[in-house]
Amino acid sequence: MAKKKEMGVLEEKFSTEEKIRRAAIKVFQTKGYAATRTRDIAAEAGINLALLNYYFRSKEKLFESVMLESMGDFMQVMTVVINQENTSIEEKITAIVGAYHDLLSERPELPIFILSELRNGNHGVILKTTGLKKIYQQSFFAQQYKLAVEKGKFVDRPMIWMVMNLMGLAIFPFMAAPMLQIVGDLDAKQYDKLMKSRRDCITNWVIKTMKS
Amino acid sequence: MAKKKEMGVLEEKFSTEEKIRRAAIKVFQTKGYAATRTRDIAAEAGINLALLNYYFRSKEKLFESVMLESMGDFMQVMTVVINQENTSIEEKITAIVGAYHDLLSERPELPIFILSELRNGNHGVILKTTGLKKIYQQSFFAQQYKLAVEKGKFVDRPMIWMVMNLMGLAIFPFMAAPMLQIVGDLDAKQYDKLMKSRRDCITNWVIKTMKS
DNA sequence: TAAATATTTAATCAATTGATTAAAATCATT
DNA sequence: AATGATTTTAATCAATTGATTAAATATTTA
Repeated sequence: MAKKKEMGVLEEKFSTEEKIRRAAIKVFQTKGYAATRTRDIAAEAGINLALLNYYFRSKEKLFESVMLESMGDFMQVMTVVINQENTSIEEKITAIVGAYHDLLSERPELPIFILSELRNGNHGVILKTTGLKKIYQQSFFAQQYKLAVEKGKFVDRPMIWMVMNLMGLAIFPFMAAPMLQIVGDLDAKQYDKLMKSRRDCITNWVIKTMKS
Repeated sequence: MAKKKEMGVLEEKFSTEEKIRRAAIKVFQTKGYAATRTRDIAAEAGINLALLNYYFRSKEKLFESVMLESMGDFMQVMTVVINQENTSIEEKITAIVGAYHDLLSERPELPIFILSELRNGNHGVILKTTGLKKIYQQSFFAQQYKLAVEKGKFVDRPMIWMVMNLMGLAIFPFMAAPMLQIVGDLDAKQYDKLMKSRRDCITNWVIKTMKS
């Protein structure tokens, strides 16, 4: 009788708090903060509305929690890679492109969710608390990049140029998928296939952009 | 005595309807549909709330109007260029990159506004009514591209690849500016300068991506 | 088992928000 | 100026929404 309760097979696999959190991620990311009703989250989680305020104090608090986690998921793709000491720049880029491909295939709404909530600075405090700047500029990757520039391998430009190109080429097609699918006259499956082909090109492309 | 009224010097330069429209563009684009209060728009326009519903029937109707115009502004950058018959592919890309640079320097929120409102398909009907597909695939640019591929100038890939790379390189840095500024440790002015430098590189980069 | 603690529910509140209404003000026409 | 149409305003409504409360149920502890 020590344990709480024999969990049901499916719907009770997660604790109430975890159910709310998962539902919140889903609803916040697809509808955005302002369009999300706490009742939608409660319904999605299959719990009473009051429970949401029992576990998290408010909609805003719950959102902050979800947002921080989402930002973490998004940034981790980079942070995991950029401090490896035994891989080349090319290998790092390939790893980052692959990781974004995997992440955004599962959660294509992630970048727009983050950027659209960030835009007016309502929740923007979050960004400054994550110490992004240090993570990038003090990384092993930053040293590698500097060295490559010194050796004349790359044009002498701030590293952020490469980050822009890498992200633009790897992430933007996921963000603009609803539009690009129509323009390119592709269904979801064809678009997937296209993105998979691109994946293998992006590393070379990024390298090329740094050479000219 | 034929004319309506001698307009005031500044604040009455525009008709009431125009004032509401301009205020709506501003508020909708910075806060998004759901976070926008019709009262905010009325206040921004300096008019009574009821007037908003007098000129436009509802918030949704006003939004549709703003959204259609915004989509138009965003697409026009391309549509203006892609049917020119006496410019090269390189010149067209340069023109598009320049036009996006000008547009997004003035209105950096535009892409995220469009994509974030499009994401859940609530207002998505709009997209399908614009005949995007035809505009692109029946353009002179499409013929030029096809020819370049036949001549072996570009790798044989659907034109949408180029559109993705062009937009990713030219537009994404504007969308992610709040994040990239922190990562790159740049203030707004430095970021502007950086973007201006990039502008002159993007055409070459895009061409390169199509050659390998 | 009994008491104490933690979790869950139904009902309700107060504030916000999109929209309407009826009256007032302005403008155009004669 | 008198009349009619258009534009503007203040007041208000009904629905939604985030949050709370007090009671009920379940779980842990003594």
